[in-house]
Amino acid sequence: MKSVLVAEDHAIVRLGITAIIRDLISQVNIVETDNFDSAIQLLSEHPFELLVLDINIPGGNNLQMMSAVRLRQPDIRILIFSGYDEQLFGINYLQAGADGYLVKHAPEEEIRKAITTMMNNEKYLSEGIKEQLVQRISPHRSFSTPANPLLVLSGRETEVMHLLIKGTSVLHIAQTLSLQITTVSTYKSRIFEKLEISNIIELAEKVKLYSN
Amino acid sequence: MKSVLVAEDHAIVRLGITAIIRDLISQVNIVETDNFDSAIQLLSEHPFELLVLDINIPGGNNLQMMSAVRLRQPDIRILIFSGYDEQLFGINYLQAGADGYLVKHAPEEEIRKAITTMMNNEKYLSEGIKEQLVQRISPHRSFSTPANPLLVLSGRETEVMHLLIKGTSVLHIAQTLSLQITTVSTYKSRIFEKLEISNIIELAEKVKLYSN
DNA sequence: TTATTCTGTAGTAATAATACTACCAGCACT
DNA sequence: AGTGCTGGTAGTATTATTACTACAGAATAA
Repeated sequence: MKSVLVAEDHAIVRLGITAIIRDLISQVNIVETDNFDSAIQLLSEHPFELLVLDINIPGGNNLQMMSAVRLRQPDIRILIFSGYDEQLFGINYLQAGADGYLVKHAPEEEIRKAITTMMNNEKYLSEGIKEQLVQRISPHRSFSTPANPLLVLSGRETEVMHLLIKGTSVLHIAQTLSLQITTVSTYKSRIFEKLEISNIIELAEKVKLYSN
Repeated sequence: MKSVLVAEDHAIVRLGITAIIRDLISQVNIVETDNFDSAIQLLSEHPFELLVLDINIPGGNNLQMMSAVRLRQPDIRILIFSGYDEQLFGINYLQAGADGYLVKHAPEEEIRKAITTMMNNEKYLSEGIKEQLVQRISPHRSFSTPANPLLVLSGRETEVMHLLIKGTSVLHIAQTLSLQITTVSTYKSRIFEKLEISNIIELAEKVKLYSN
């Protein structure tokens, strides 16, 4: 009997995922949780084949989640399930050890495909993510395809950026990520510099513009 | 046989809602759509008891959705289903004619309760929304809640607000308007207080939402 | 394989922004 | 004719944020 852990804080989304998984796999044991700490707890206690993980889950929300999971279960398949804004995050999570990446607004067919693929021990990437991957390895692009400027941000920078466009203060970001305030400030400066902008409004606009 | 229309663009969320509804009502016909235009189309063609409507649905996203729906089916129950950020606008939708309001991150029990209540022809408000309602009638302002919260801003405040959402710094605004920095800061605080927000991002969102 | 750039991190010193308080002039009721 | 609130303005003291600098390890280019 296969076991799947669904770590996602929105109850309806959990319901939806659960429905799909049950439909795809006849004999399956699904465990749900709405926060990262208890997810880790569960991972230490029981083996799972697949972890469906919401980036924005309370207690998580950073790249370290990957190693925290792998520490408990090195062979588990991790399917990142991200909200609208975090699309840009995908690559960084894959680099950090995830096996698949899915956006919440994906059509049902894609979700099914992702889950079956993952349960088959293969990696799953959406078309959009694949494209980003290509862009990232060949940054020197021609004039015809404008590169996505958001891709020049490093993993940590992207994390900070993501929090910034939610209106989070530098202080709060520092606390969330357990960094010094000045460190976060440095990231912020680098983000602004790389994106050639000078305030949060422009950041929000740029992100909106390039993230779908 | 009861009929329900689910207008929501995220497939998983639709799945979740559908699962709950099917579980609650044995004999039910559920129709799904992922954009507002086709929702309207469907409403013109078939009668429904209940409409579950995502605020952020493509083609919609404004208060006029309420009258557009009522025009087709005056007696339908409308349950607004909103994402995290839009919480603040719940009241406005209720005033505009919705019968219930639910946030996407509500726990499963609440969702079930909302749907049963609504199918019973009663209105459903979450605790949070009720609280907002109370707050809105008790404080120092008259009962008539302006449909557009931006209207509570004074002239000078509005001027400052416009500059703020362009990303202008407090210092620069002070220079532009020939005011002391602290004066501008006071305006900024008053704006935030009146609009019940706490950062520029939220300001930008609120202004965008209410200014077209 | 070395030189160079990029990333993650942080400190010190300076600058920007905020909280809190205040004051006066209208206006709206009483 | 007084009481109370809103609107326009600002000061002081405190906090938050930035600028500039630094440094080590990773990644990459030469």
